[in-house]
Amino acid sequence: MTPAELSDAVQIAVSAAVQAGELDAEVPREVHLERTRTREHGDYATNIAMQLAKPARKPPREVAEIIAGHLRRASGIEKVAVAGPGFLNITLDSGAAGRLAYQIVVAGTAYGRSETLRKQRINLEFVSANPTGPVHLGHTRWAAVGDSLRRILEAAGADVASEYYINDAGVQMEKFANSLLAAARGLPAPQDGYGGQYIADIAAKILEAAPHLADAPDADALPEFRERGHRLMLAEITGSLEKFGVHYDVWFSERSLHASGRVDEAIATLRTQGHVYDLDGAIWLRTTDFGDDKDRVMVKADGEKTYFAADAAYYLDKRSRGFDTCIYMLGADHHGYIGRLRALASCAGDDPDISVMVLIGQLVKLLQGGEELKMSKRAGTIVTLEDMVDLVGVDAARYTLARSSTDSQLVIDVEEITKQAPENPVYYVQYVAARTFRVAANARDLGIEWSPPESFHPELLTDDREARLLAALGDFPRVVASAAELREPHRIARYMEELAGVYHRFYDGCRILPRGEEEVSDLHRSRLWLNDATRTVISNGLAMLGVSAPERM
RNA sequence: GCGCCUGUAGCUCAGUUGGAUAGAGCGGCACUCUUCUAAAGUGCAUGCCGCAGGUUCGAUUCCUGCCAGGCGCACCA
Repeated sequence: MTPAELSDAVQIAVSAAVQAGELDAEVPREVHLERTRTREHGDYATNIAMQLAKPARKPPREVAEIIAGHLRRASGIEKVAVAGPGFLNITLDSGAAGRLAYQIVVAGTAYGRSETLRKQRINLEFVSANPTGPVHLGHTRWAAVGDSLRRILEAAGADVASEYYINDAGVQMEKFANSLLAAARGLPAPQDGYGGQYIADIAAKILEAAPHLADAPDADALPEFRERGHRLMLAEITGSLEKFGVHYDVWFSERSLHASGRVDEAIATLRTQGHVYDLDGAIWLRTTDFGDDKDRVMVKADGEKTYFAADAAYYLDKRSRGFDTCIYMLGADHHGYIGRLRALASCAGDDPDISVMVLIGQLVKLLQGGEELKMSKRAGTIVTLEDMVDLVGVDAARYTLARSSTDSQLVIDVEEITKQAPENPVYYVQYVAARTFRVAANARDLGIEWSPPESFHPELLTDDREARLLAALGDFPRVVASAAELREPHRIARYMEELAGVYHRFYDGCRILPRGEEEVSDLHRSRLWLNDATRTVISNGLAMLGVSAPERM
C-alpha cells in the first residue's frame, strides 16, 4: 500500500463519517500523512482530526475516534490508534505494506517519476559563466544543483530544456583578449585584466596553433586572440561540465542576439508595449511600473546596448520558443536581478509569477587554514570545478554541492576536502547500492530463485525494521514531487541519507540470505524483494543527483 | 539608509500547508564481525532552535522589532 492509497483511505473514512452524520465538516481535498518517527506511533500518522476539530466543533480526540472507527474497516490497515492531542496513528497490515516492494520492483526506473508537472515547458538556465576563465567552485555548485534540478523536473513530468548563456559580447571579452595578448608578449596582465596561469596556458596554445601571431602587430593579433581564446575557453568549460555529468540542451550565445538584430527587436517590441522611453540620450525601460527599484537603461547615451538589453532579448527569445517558465539560477551577488527580470516579464505582458523564477543561491565560501579564500578570476586564486573533481571525484563533488539548500552558504575547507572524502555522506548512500547489489549477486550464486511474483510473501515482512524500510521506500515519489515543485534538489539527497540509514539497520537486523546449511525460505525470498526495491529507489535517487550507484565499493 | 539570504549539537547542515520526546553525517567516549561488504550497526554525551514580543489549544516553523554574519543597491559586465 502506498502513502497515496492510504491517504485516499483516510479521506474515504472521513466522508463516511460525514455521511453517517457523525461529523459535520467538509471533506478535505488532501490528507496530510507523515511517516512516524518511532514505530510505537505506527507506520503513518495524520493530523486530520485536529484540522477538522474546529469546523466540526468537536474536541480533536473525539473527531479522531470517529474517523478511526471508519478507518479500521478499510482493508490493509491493521491498527488505528488515537494518540496525543488527536493524532491518528496508523499501522498497516504487513501484507498490504509489503506489496509496495513488489510495486517498486515492477516499476523499476519509473518508480518516483510522476506527472506532477506534466505539460509544463521549463527553460532552466544555470552556470552561464563568462567564457573568460575556467568554471570555478561557485559555478560548480550551480552545475551540480542545476543539472540535478533538470533531472528532477523531468522526473516530475516537466518538459525541460537546460541552457547555458554565453556572455561572449561586451568588454569582458576585450579584457580577456588583452590579457591573452599581454601574456603572449610576456608582459604582465593589464590593469583590470585577467591573471592566473590559465591565461598564460591559453596564450601559449594560441601561439602554438598560430605562430605568426607572435610577430603580428597588436591591432591584427588582438581579434585573433579574442576569437581563438574564446573558442579554447569555451571548449574547456564544455569539457569540464561534460566530465561533471552536466548536459546542456542549448548553448546560447549573447553575440547571436546582437548579430541577428534581436536586441533591437526586443527594444522595439517593448516600446510598442508602452514601457520604453528616452531620457538624456539614453533609452530606458520603465521597470518601476512593475516594482523594480529604478528604471533600467537599455541603450546608453553613447549608443552602446547594455547587458540588460540583451537580457531582455534573451528572455523574449525564450518565451518565443514556447517556454512557460524561465528559471534563472543566479548567485547571491545577482539577487538585485530579481526585480528587473520580473518587471521585464511584466513589461512584456507576462505574469512573472508564472513565467519567471529566479533561484538565488548563496555563495560557496572557501576556507584555507581558517582564512577565507576569495574566488576571483582576476586574482588568479581560483579553485575550479576541475580542482574539486581531482580532489574528491565527480560523485562526491556533486553530492556535496547538491545536498544543502542553496539558501545557505556553503563552507568548504579546501584542506578538508580530501581528508573528509571517505566520510562524505555520499558513501553512506552509495554503500547501500553496493550492498544491495552484492546481496542479490550472492543470492544468485546460492541458486536462490526469487523473481517470480509468487515467491514474494509480503505478509512475512513483519519485523519493525522491515516496516520502517517499506514506509521509507514509499515516501520516494512524494519526495521527488516536492523537490520538483519547490525546485530543491537537496531534498532528494537528504531523503536518501535517511533511507540509507533505514536500510543499513534492516540489513543489520534482518538476515536476508540463509546462513550455512539453512534452507531457503519464503522469508529469505521476500526479503530479497525488499532488497531489490531498495536498490531500485537508491539508484533512481542517485541518478537524479547525477551520482553513480556502484556495484561494489 | 534600503533590499535579499542566513543564525538549530564541538563542526558541516536537514527540519514545505504550525503538532507528539528537535534530527543526520562528521568529530568524542564505550561496545558489536568464524556466517549476506564493519565505508555498517548499537549505546552514551553535547542544544536558552540568535534575542524579545505577538498570534495559537500548540511556534524551530507564522507576524513584528532588535542583534549578528554574508551579498547587493551603475548610462559595469
